[in-house]
Amino acid sequence: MQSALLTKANSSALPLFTLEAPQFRKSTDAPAVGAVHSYAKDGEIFAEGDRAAFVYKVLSGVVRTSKLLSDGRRQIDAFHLAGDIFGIEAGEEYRFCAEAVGDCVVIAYRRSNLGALMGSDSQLAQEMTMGMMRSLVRAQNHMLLLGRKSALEKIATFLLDMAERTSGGDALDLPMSRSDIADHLGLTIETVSRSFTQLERQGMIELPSARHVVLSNRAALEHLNA
Amino acid sequence: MQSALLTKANSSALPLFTLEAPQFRKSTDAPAVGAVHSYAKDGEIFAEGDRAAFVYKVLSGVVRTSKLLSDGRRQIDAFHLAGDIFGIEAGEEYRFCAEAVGDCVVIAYRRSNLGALMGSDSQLAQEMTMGMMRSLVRAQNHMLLLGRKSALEKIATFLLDMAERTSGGDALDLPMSRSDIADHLGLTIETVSRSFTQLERQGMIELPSARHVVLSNRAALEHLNA
DNA sequence: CGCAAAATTGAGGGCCCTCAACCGTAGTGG
DNA sequence: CCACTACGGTTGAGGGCCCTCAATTTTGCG
Repeated sequence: MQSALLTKANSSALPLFTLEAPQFRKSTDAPAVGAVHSYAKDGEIFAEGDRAAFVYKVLSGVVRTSKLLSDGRRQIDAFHLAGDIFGIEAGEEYRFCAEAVGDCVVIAYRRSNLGALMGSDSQLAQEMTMGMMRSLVRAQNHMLLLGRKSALEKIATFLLDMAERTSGGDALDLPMSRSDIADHLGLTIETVSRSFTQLERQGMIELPSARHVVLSNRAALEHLNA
Repeated sequence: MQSALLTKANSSALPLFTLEAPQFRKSTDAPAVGAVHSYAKDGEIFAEGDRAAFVYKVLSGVVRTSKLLSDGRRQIDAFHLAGDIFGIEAGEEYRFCAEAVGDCVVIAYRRSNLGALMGSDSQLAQEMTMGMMRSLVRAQNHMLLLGRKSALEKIATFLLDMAERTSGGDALDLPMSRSDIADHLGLTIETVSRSFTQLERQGMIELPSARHVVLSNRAALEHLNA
């Protein structure tokens, strides 16, 4: 199968923000709080069905978690940015696969250690619980999008959400491919592409390059958000 | 059966339900852990935006929780059967509305009391956490359905899931209307109806009446489940 | 520079939606 | 007892949104 790419050399390029990984480790490193791992683009962090031994937090980069149907259709349930928790499971196995969208660094907390950690470190306990809460809120909002929104509305919602989660401003660079966006929004790459150009033609966004988006008319986009 | 993560998260004070301070009082209203309410068909239990003062458990009947777009499009995120928890919120307001699908009875736990209740009654604490966990799992599976499954596949998945959650056998009577099913699966009532008759013609189900379904070919249905 | 992957664009088709008519059941009142 | 109505559900015809297939352009990287 796929081997976890534990490339210690966090590659080189990609001005991914965050050099604060050392800070994370330092604070509570003594009792082996978590192991830091790096993954190259498309590297597999865990697969659907793997034994769920770890809970992860993104330190830098972006992670996607997805489910597959038997014929290959894919649904990306979420993109996880720096600071986000993923891989929380109630059962023994992961019900998703997790992969690096681009080069990324994560910290893995062994589940069997979490009990003690959460007893001693209420900060981490709260983070875990809040992470699960946020996942639920995001999932519930996303169901409305998947079930009831048009392609244009999906893209508008996605762009506004990504902008809010990253810079917060109007300039936005997307870390993921059109294919990833499509599988997140329940569309095809062609429809994603067409929707982008349509939004551009309508003056709602600008596309200096495929992965750079400027939200030039937030009001109109938010109107599409319904 | 229970993961370390969950059990440990319970024992330490969950920040989830304690926006108001956890209380010491637990004897004054010992029998009144929650208030029982009855609702007629389509009765509103709470509305989107209401102050989230209670967490609910279904005692009998079925409850739907749904979100609306400004133009009236609706997405039912879940049906809650007897024993299910609903209305768990991290923030101050409900992000859904909750209505009775048919006549139903629920028990309402005041959120400000939950801290004490969960201290004294670990059974309830575990129920709350597991309720949230189950909601998350269901939501994540439902995203795959909404984003990537065909109408026939959606109906097949829905029927198998409902059968498992109720009788567990092959006979099934649906407590909700076609409209509710449609808004749960991201379809229209006409497509729901057509899919039912198509499954019937293909011998996978029988429809003695609109709301009584017999799963006469589980294997085929599960194949559609992909 | 040259290749492969990603993204865009176009043409055509299919799945599901929209609009509409019809059917069956249940409730109501003359 | 039987209109009459209301409502939920089914069925049909047609259209639109998005998918599929395909070609082309652009981007990224050696």
